[in-house]
Amino acid sequence: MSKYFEEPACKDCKNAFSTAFKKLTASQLEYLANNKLCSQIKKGKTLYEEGNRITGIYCINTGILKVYKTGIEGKEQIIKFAKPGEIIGYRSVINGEAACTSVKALEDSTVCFINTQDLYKLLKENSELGIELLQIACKELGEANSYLTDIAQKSVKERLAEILMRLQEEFGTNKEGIINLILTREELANIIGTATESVIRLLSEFKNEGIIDLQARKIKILNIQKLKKISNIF
Amino acid sequence: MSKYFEEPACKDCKNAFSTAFKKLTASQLEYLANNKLCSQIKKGKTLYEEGNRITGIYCINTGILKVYKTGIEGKEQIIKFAKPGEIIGYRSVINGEAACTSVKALEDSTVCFINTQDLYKLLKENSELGIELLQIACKELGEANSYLTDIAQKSVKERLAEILMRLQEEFGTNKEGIINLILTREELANIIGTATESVIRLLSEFKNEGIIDLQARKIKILNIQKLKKISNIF
DNA sequence: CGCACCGTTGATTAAACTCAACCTATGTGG
DNA sequence: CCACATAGGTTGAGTTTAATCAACGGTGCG
Repeated sequence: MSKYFEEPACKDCKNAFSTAFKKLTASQLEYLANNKLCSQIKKGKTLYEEGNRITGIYCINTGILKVYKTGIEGKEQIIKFAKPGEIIGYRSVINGEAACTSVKALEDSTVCFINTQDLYKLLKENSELGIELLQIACKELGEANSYLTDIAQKSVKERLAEILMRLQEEFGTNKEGIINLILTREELANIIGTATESVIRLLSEFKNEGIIDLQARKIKILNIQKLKKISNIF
Repeated sequence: MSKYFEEPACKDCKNAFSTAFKKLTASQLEYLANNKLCSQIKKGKTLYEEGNRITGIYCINTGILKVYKTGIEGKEQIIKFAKPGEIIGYRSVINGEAACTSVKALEDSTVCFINTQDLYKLLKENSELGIELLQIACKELGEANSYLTDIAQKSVKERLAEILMRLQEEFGTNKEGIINLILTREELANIIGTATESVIRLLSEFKNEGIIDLQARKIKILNIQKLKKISNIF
């Protein structure tokens, strides 16, 4: 856990706040800015852990974090990634439950913390905020449901192909066409719910077929049509 | 699709409305009662289908419906069941998207329909309603995430054991101890994401080990401790 | 330097799917 | 009333997929 400290970066929060808080009034935004706490999470550090109580929500300012559950024998299941402008932890806060996921930084990140009382104050004042949060939750719910169907029905190969495309869509590519998210083979396996070795074998199969290019952890999609076909998405 | 008609049963809606609408004022509740439409869905009939636009949400009055997605080659993935007092369809309405699931009645059911405009009117008037809906969405999201982890990491046997316990907890048992939800083997398979034959083999294995009792589709749990152990829940 | 961690490959095993056949109950139309 | 069709349930055999186990190479860091 890292300690909180004032962060000048909060000035440009309007960027990050474009998502959940965009319907707040100027004074509400100011209230928020005055009452939130910013903190830095170094790469590899944990923001919070499954089972712990969290006392507010986090809005990602910079960086990327992974949100995961710990299953059988400590195996991670990655639920989603959190990017700038997104909020995490709201599920537990809204339901008054302990966190049901852990969150770890994949890159050096900065996050803003809004405590439960402040969030509820704003929620009661401004029904638009509730609707915004509801929309976010519903979006995640829809994604979770389709992903559930995928895992239940598709093969590992199909899922890997799909995830590569999803990652490219979600994080984009750099000038060289490399997907802007660096994951270990194990993390890839923990997204699609398979063994690390299976990911390795399939990745090199894709590479041999000219579908992707691999340089260590950097992945570049060469033939998205083939990937789409393999993934069974229409 | 069945046609709408006035239903006297709406008087006792306070029962069903205990969940999502409990924070409405008397006049808001009256508005709701005056503007909703009730309809009957016969067993086996579809309320709405994936991909269709729905113009409001449904609140279940009586009966049980299954909510499912259609995956590869038409195979159903059951996402959840909807019981009296629960609402469905809100995800699509809130996100302004087409339905991402289909809903079919497992028993003769009655449902109340609240159109999008009326829902939004109430949402804007009463921020508590938004919070209630948010709580419902967050609860479902938490369930979806843990189920995702289960499907990704557990064996079919573990999942079947878990589902049997979940169904008993969710629907209860009758005086003979039989779970109050009758499903075909195929439907059970479509919850846990496996083949019908696998469910059949595992059910008879459980029966042979004295863990459950089977009479056609009626299932009775005899030894919940063993089930819990098999399912790897602690 | 040596320890961790990650990635890779091969061999083996186990889980679960698929396919096929057959059985039963139920309902339907002639 | 019977013949037939339909849907669901069951069982066995064979196959496929993916997990597991084991060994080893590379890389980076304290």
